[in-house]
Amino acid sequence: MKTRPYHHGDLRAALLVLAEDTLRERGPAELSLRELAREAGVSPAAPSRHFKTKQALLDALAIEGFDRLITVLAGALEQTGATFAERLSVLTRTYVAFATGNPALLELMFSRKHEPSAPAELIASTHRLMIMATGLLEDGQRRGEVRAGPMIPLAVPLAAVLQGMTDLALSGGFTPDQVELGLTETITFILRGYAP
Amino acid sequence: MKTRPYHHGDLRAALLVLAEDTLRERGPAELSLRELAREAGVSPAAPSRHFKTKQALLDALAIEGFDRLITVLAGALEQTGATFAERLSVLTRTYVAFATGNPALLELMFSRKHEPSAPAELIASTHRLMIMATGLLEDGQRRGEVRAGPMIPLAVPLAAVLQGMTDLALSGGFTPDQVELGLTETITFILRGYAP
DNA sequence: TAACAATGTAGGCAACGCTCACAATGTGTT
DNA sequence: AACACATTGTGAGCGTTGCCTACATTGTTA
Repeated sequence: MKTRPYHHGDLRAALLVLAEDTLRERGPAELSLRELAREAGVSPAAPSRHFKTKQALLDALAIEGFDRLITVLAGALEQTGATFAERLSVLTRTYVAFATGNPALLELMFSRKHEPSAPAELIASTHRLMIMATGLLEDGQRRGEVRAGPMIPLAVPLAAVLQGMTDLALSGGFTPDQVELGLTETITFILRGYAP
Repeated sequence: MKTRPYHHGDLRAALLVLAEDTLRERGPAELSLRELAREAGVSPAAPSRHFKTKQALLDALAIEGFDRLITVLAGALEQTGATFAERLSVLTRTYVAFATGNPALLELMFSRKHEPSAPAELIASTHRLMIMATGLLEDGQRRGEVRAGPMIPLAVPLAAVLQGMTDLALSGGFTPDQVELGLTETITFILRGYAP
């Protein structure tokens, strides 16, 4: 008779996978460390070895989400043309697609990053995202497709539109069809807004 | 010796006020019905007479928030000029000001409205907000300041920008100063985007 | 192989949301 | 004025949770 080994093997990874499942299906509020432990077939106190608090687990999940998002965005940008119009369109659509594909994850990623207690790595992740956006704009300026001006204020509208589009896609009063329609409109909207 | 009366008087209202205080100071996750009961000087089970579940209390708080927001926006629009540029600017600034003034409330208002279990009144509130936005745009179209086109896709960018700006103001990687700078930029950005 | 770090278990504490039976208070009817 | 009834609060308790501490087991390394 095979008995379960004393050590799990890779509890940390297993917890993250299980956590994302229940996060996707039932939201972050329903996530319980004890329940995760049960599903992983481990004692209630075991998860604390890997995540000191529940918040630490959520933070880890959010960081993982940022990594995936950034990878997806970078990959999409690599396979597209050089014009600002194209790159902006791809970035926006990819971003929104990721958001609709991982709604709970995205909500988690952005819901807590403002807390002072947020780990440095989480804050760094949002900066990486911001750098992608400003990089795109600077490139557009060099190509003459984006009007001149200091970067920070110029980046705000783009960040706002991206953030806002995901909110609408996830939780706004719009259907997915309406979002898709609005997305095209929004992209031309942004392009007009940034045109010199 | 004056003894506390058996009935509170207006427990429901008192709970809402207390709830908003702790919401503002410690966020929705830290809100505890039992603690509210303690602060109101009432037994732990008493709040359930007015809010069957904790979620019901949060919903009530969100609805109240929408009412206040809509009132503030309508008031601001009444005291401004008739041009689309002016009205849009006032709407955006007022919206963002409300958001920065009531960050936790706003987060609550928009964090849960997508749940299928959201009460009808909450959903209706978001529609009222949307109607204000589309009304502004239709007015702009009539004045020739907004390009023609069907309303729904046209409204998406505006809704996205408003929503996104509040996110940035509350939780984004921007300081309040940067948001203020970016706000001006964003308004001209929107105007360019909507121009015929 | 012996010390040590890492990882799991067992048990328990305080707090929470929620429910139920019951008590006190207000309201409307006769 | 007295009664019935709905409203609103109480008291006790159930099951669950996050987290803590002490201890057991396993893996690693000197």
